[in-house]
Amino acid sequence: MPEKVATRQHAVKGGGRACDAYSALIDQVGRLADVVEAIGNGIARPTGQSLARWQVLAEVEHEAAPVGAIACRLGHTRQAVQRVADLLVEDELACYRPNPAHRRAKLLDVTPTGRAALHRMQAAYTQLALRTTEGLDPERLNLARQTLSELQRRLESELP
Amino acid sequence: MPEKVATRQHAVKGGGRACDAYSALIDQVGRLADVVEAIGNGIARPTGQSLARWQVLAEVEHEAAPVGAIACRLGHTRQAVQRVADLLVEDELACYRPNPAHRRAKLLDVTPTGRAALHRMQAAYTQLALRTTEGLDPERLNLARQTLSELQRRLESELP
DNA sequence: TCGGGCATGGCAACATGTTGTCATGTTGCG
DNA sequence: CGCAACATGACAACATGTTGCCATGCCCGA
Repeated sequence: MPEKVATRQHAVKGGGRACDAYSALIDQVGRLADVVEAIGNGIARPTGQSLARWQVLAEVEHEAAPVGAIACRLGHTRQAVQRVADLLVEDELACYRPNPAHRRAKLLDVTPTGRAALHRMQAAYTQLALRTTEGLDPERLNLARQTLSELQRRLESELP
Repeated sequence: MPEKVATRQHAVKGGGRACDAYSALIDQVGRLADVVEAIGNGIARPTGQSLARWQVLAEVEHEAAPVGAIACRLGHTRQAVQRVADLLVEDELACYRPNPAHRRAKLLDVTPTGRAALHRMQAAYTQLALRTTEGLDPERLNLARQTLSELQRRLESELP
């Protein structure tokens, strides 16, 4: 997000074009991510859910899993997922089952109610995806994805 | 973010490739945005700041502005920016100045201390941008940006 | 000039996520 | 087996952002 920050008035003197294009792209990524989040919440809201809950629920759609594993797959902390999972259980969209392998690490599982909610949201998502990609060149989308992937790789190597 | 959700097990039957490529791209956007945020916070931390504060501070680097205007430019709510601005003032990186045009809407302005912090962060950002874009084709970055921009346009038209 | 509409700021509740700490199960190795 | 690492869950504090509400300052038109 530093984009707006360092970009606008800091055209990199000696860096040349790639650097400017980079800042603009990072900027765009941030904006799109915001919109995507809003869209996701918009899809989940009619079902009384949110993007965060949807994501957690979806992770156990096909197989119950302990909270820690879900957190790992989603790239969040255990605690963040634990809180959301507890809320899902409270709303009876999911439930905890005993884990034969670990007494402490209960398995989060979807309930029929949860599955119904999930299907409603996934249907809405698919419809939106179809509308959104209408007339778009798949190759262009793939190229963009590869570009972003390369940036992610490079940036991750800069992280602690 | 619904990507992981609706994508993996929901290969859109009649939608064809664009739809799958779309889901994968949206997924990638989310992951990159997370990394960018982490990188931004990493750059700000040594200065005792954070990405949120940096962004607000940067918005008034060249001209003091009322909180509402900053919020608008950043695409956040007044309240969110107000809280951060108050923290910046508390830390003496910024200060409120009387607004000749509006007695209530004080102008947020950078202090010399704030300007120094800003410059340190911007320098780090620029260095990182140079490293990250090394050997990348600017045209490819621009193409990706345009693709994301198009998606943003389409998705925004689906918002309330 | 008065009054309504709008912008602004302050407050509170909430959602989401992180970091840190602690106690307690689990596991695996000597 | 027993103990030291490790995983897990529970709690608390904090950061960031949203929504809703209310009071007050500002502007413009009747």
